[in-house]
Parts: sequence; C-alpha cells; structure tokens
Amino acid sequence: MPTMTAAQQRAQAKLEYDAFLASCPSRQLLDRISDKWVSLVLAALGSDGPNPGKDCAGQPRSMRYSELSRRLAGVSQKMLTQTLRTLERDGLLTRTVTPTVPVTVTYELTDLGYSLHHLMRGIKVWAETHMDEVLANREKYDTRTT
Amino acid sequence: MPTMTAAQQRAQAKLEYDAFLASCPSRQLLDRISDKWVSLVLAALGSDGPNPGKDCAGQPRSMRYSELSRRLAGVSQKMLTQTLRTLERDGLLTRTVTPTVPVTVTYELTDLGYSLHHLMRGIKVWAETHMDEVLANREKYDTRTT
DNA sequence: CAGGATCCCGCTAGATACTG
DNA sequence: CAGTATCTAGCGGGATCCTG
Repeated sequence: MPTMTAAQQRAQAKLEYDAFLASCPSRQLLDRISDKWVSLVLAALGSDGPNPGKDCAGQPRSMRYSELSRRLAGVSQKMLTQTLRTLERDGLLTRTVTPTVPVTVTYELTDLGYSLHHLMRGIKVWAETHMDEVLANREKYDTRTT
Repeated sequence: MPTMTAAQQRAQAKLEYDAFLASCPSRQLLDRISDKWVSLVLAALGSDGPNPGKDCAGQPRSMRYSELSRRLAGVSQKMLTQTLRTLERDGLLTRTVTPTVPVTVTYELTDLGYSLHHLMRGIKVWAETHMDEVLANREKYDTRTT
C-alpha cells in the first residue's frame, strides 16, 4: 500500500465520513441541518425577503433578530434562538452585537453557511415548485380503492 | 369574506407557495423532506451503495426493504416503513410487491423523487465534506473565553 | 430589543411482540 | 421477508415570565 496518488488519498479522506453509518458524526450533522427552521433561516439570510426576484446577489445579507422572527412566520423565540445558536456554533453564521441604545443583534451567513444556503434554498424551492404535484399524488394515493 | 384584496390575489398568483408562511402547504412539505431518514432513503435509492463512483447513471435504482434497512444503519422498522409510506404517498417513490415465495417488495424512485434526490444528495455530501470544518468551529466556539 | 429560564404538554421515535 | 400493532419514555417545542 505504498503507492497512492494524491487524488486517491484525497478521495479516501473525503469518504472518511459516511452519513449512512449511525455512529458517524456526519449523521448527526445531517440530522441537524435536516431541520425546518435551519432551512428557513438559511433561506432567509441568503436572500432578501421583499424582492426575491433579485436573488443570489453574491454577498450574504445580514438580518436582525426581529427581522428573522417576522420573516419565519410561526417560529417561537426559543426555536429561533436555539437554531441561531447552533448555526453560530457550527460556524454557519456570525452573530454581531452592536451596543446601540436598545441593543442591536445582526446575523449574517459565513462562507460556509452560504455554501449550504445554495443547497437548502434549492430544497425550499423544490418544495414550493412541486407542491401541486405532491398534492395530486397524495389524493391519488388516498382515493385508490386497492 | 369571499372578497380578496387585489394585493392578496396578486401575491397568490405571483408566488403561489411560500414556505416562509406558516400556513402554506409547502411549509409542511419542507418540514417533511427536512428529515434525516428522508434524506438518507433518497440518497440510498438514488445511487448504488457498493460502487458510489458510478453515480447518477440515469435510471433509478430499486432496493428491497431489507436492503434499505441494512444500508440505513440504526433505522427502526417503524421509521423506515413510515418514511417509505409517506414518500410513496407523495409520489417520490414506488412500492412494488412481487408475490414470490417469501414476498418481495422493492422501492424505486420516481422522476419526481429523483429530482429531489439530486438536491438531498448534495446536502448529505455537504455534511460529510464540511464535517471537519464544522467540528473545528464548534471547538473554537466552546473554548472561547468570552 | 434580544434573548435567558422555566414549566409542561404532546407527539414521536424506539423497543417489543405478533402476522400474512 | 416485510411489515403491523401496541406501549411507553423522552424530548422537541410552545407558552409564559423575566432581564440587561
């Protein structure tokens, strides 16, 4: 096993983690990012809300806590805070505290977070795009006489 | 109450579904596909396990229940069955029962499921790829004296 | 404004046992 | 083999109150 190309070594290193294995850390990571609020937070931070047409402008957008809270309709402060904390811990976003009169806290995606944003946004768009199809499939499934 | 404002109608027409809204069906769909087992099932069905090198060959791969059970280490029959049922109901995969001596059941992605597979696989790969980075970030976060 | 802390309910995931 | 059925513990997550 002496000769191994650099590419092979790199490939091996990449396969180091396998989310199919229960004990693999990447399984936990997958579980963590496979979360409704995570996907929505990332989607919100990655693109501006009011004008979704001009998406992926390049630079991440920063948002305040209250902005996020409003954008993600129905989220509780607990879940929002919790989600933001874990995302910050994982290095997906940064939390900036500005000591203004009432304190101002802004959140912004890191490069790492932005890389995931692209994927997550795709998931969200998929859900919105294929909603009709899925709905139709469910109806077919539920009304089959079999 | 039957009358809807013009703004509401326009909003409805423009972006029929918006996962940011709590009441939108796509929010539920997003929640459903934002699931550990969903992502793993889709990842498993989309590409062969033993030889992941020859990925995305074009036609979906069919797998038996027991195959999936083995591939997704740590999954309970309940969760696997439940996940497969909902995915079937949503039209993401097909369930085929072959009345052999011991009954044989195979699962296979539909075109719709395959379209999602690409995205989900990206998420899984992302988790495996950036695991080290995330782990490092966590350590930094936990050991900061601030 | 942006959370921290606490209580507590509900659903869900897991374990176990049974079946066609 | 490929599930279904049942029971239960655990915790995800909402509601509420409080703070810098």
